[in-house]
Amino acid sequence: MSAITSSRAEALPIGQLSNRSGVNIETIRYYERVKLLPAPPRTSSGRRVYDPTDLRILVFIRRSRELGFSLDEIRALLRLGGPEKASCREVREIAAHHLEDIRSKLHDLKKLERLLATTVSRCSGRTAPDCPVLDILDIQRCK
Amino acid sequence: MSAITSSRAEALPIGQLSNRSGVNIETIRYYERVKLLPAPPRTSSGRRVYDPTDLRILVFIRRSRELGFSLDEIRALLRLGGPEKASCREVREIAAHHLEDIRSKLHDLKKLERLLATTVSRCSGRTAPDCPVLDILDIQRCK
DNA sequence: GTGCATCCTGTAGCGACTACAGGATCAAGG
DNA sequence: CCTTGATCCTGTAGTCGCTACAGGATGCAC
Repeated sequence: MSAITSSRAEALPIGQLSNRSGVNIETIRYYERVKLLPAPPRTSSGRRVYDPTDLRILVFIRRSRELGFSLDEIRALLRLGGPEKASCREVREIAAHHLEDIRSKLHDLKKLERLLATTVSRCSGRTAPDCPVLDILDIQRCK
Repeated sequence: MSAITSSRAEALPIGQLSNRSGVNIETIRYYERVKLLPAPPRTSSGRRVYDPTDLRILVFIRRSRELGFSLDEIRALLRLGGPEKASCREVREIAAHHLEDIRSKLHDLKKLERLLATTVSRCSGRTAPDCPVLDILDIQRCK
């Protein structure tokens, strides 16, 4: 709290950064290793020192991951949102492409859900003469 | 085609097994390593020799994978479908549990799809004052 | 000064493959 | 008989996105 050591009032050690961002410490170091996060300055003893900008970036990364973006996509988004003030169009392209991926996964999962749901429901679990689950997988009868 | 060497008319080398099952050769060897597939007998020179039962098992595995079962789940299903003639109930339990996983993934993906879709649609991609995609991720404006 | 929390590096593990390298064997044609 | 090319073998390492150690060095409070 000393007003004298004012030069960097908002410095964060990695544990603080982890708490506030909701990203695991090991994961933060991993992000640094794979160059998703810039390597921060260090104290004389070698500890990482972060600032609020790092926190914002990390939260951005976390949210992007929750939305299912890959680290590569996030790297691209970070570049686009960065100082080179790239075009909104490119951001939109990445997001739209990702949306298509999601939709196709959604489609597959739905088909799968229907198939499994009807099959499981046909399976009484008791004394059925044959098991519909193994049946759709075509291997052999239960019991 | 000789009727004399009749003892094993339906023997398959790994390449044939791969072709007919639609499972990559390397993956077949991997399945053997992780004990999903029994280790087959070998020729005198060490080449694997499969039979039609292996083909059926492999097709079963492939279909199960397409339905999103993990290798562990498949291992369990194979045990249940095996010679110990286990209960249909257990099969149903595995499948039902897997169905719940699918449904929760489905739910998450749907939410995500809605969020991304509306966001992307709000992004003209041209001269928008700020980019809604980066906006929901809350980092900074485009352009 | 003593303990405990926090931090460091480096390595290995997960799941489910895939991709080599570097060599052996097979079957067919000349 | 010999060569060619396809197929096969083992073993290791890479992929993605972390996570989990081991084994040690600091920092800070009492």
